[in-house]
Amino acid sequence: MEKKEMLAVKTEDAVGSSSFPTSFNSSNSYPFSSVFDFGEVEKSSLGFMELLGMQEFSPLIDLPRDSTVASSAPKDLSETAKECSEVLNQPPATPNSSSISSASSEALNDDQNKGEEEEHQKTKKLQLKAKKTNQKRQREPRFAFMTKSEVDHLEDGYRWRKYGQKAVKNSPFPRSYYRCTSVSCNVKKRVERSFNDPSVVVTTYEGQHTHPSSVMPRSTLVGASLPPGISAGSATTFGSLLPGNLSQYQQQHHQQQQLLLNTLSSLGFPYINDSTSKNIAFPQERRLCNAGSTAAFLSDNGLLQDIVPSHMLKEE
DNA sequence: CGCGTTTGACCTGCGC
DNA sequence: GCGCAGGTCAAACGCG
Repeated sequence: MEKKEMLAVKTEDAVGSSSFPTSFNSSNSYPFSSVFDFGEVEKSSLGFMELLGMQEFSPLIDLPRDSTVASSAPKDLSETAKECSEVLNQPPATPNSSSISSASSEALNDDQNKGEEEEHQKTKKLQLKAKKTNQKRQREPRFAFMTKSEVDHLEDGYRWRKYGQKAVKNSPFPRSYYRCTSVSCNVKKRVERSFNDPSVVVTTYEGQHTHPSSVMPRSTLVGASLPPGISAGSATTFGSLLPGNLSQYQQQHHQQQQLLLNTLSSLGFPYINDSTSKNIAFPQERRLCNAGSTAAFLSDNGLLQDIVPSHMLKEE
């Protein structure tokens, strides 16, 4: 079984905080990666993780380049800022359906094909232009996971179709683009390896599934739903271990999942049930700090409380 | 044959 | 306007 571990971090609450504690022990191999909800991040907050020195959390944490955190390139910052500030509730557009069905016109002769192709491209360009002029390109909320895994494409309970791969600047690892294969589901995800730590896979989900998981049965572990792009199946994948009769590693794995779920809960995903999390605790030095906390964040009596620095709790 | 991957071309947005 | 980098398309290909 491959090793997949994760940690969730809410991003938006850290805006403006300059008191990010660095007590997180970076010398060990704290087996968490991270979750970032790009969709909620204000442009003005984008620098926060940089400010926080997120990489101190763990050697495993290497924020995706497009998340701007680990990048020093100003352009990346602005790009993500733009992405994050453009989060809108977009109706499930189906820009892909045309392209999928457009490949089956073999009955026509070459001339006709060429003509139609040109026509099609013209139409497409016009449509894109119209789109562009009418409204800025809209993006679904994004959710990024950093997962320590040997395989790039993590099983998350949904079926994905790869539609592209690009070399990433300043990274020897390409970025792969996937789209949910379900009809009318426009969820996408990007998968890339961390430049700093090749063992870490950065998976960025975009959009919300409009259908249940198609591969794996729903997780029975915590009875929790998961955030956009994350299926119940992913819960089983990321930590499909049931409580009780667990090895140390399994328990650790389970704890990580609980942490994830609780953090997701704190992120404002209403479907997270954190009732199972209260018995889990982490050593003080392992606290993950989230500068500036919401009430919801702090009111969580589960793991999140454990990873919130004490001074922040006082602040509330 | 259906489905998924590969890959080069193309589009888009941004900085200079 | 140009160049660059990210993102997407779609034909070709591979596999079961």
